[in-house]
Amino acid sequence: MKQQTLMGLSPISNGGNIPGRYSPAYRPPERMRCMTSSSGNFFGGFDDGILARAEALAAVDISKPTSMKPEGLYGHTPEFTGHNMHMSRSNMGMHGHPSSYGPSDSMLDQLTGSPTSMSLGPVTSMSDHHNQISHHHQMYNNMYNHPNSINNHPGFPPHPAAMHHPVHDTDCDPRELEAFAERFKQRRIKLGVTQADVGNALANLKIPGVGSLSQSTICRFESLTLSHNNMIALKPILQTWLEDAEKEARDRKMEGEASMMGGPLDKKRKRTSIAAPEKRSLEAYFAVQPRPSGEKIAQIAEKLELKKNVVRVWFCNQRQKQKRMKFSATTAGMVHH
DNA sequence: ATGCATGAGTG
DNA sequence: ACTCATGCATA
Repeated sequence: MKQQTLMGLSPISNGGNIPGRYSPAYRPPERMRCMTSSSGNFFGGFDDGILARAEALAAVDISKPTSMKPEGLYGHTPEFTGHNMHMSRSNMGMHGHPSSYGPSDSMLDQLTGSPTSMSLGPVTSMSDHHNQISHHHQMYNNMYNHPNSINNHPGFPPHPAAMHHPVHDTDCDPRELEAFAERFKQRRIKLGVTQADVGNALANLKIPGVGSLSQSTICRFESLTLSHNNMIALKPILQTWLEDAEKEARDRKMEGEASMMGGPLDKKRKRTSIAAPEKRSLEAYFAVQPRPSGEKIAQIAEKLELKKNVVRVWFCNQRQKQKRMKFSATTAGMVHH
């Protein structure tokens, strides 16, 4: 039942298989209140009164005509109605910051009211990533079983490249990854191939379970802005491609490919743009509580005049962001050998 | 290069 | 509802 993310399954089907998503009824991309509203002079430095100020700003914003609300982006944004409610701290659970925030949902109000209450004390938030390397044994043991990881294909005929043994030392060595990423980029450029080209070419490798990837992903791989896990999973595949490409380059010249993932090219989706003031508020909230409850998210969304979904996703992305390789303690420097 | 988003899988 | 891998759109 596990999915093989890297497989042609997701990337491709994504492009042309989901008709409903960007429905025809999507709101005409009226310039949302992006940076436009950040015109004036807001707080220059916010150390103490962040929240209050952010709130103040947000408050000012919401007083604007509702027609500027960024809602209705896609006409029928799929509602993320829950399925059930237990928290899943198990997976990355060892981050174990049992959000010792009172069961009460009044946090938002408290924050709004008294900036002093936002001591980062109980929140382990930003220090989460320190576990990446030091604890990655337990952590990744877990993660390597993750369905999204291309490392564990249940019933997949392992290709030498894709298979690449589980998770052992060398593969996990951040510096090895970093070195490879750098090497990869250089040689890729040497071959005169773009990131997008690489992504498409991957499908031609015919590696079971491996389809094409987007320019974004290749870019992120090169810049190490992927999770440690993701990096490790992608490495053997990209390595295979690189070797193939160089071999071929030796013989003849490059062969061009064609079809891109951009199939029908129907309704495009409009990217939501969260205005600076709102973003500041979100960051302020994130600082004190990176994992707000659904209710809190709703409150925040309301105050910032953003859709709840937008806020929810923002927090999700923010959390993911802190786990990326590049600036995580993993690669940062805690590697000492 | 990166911000916001989707969807699968999970608990 | 979350995490994780990944992508479209865009700066």
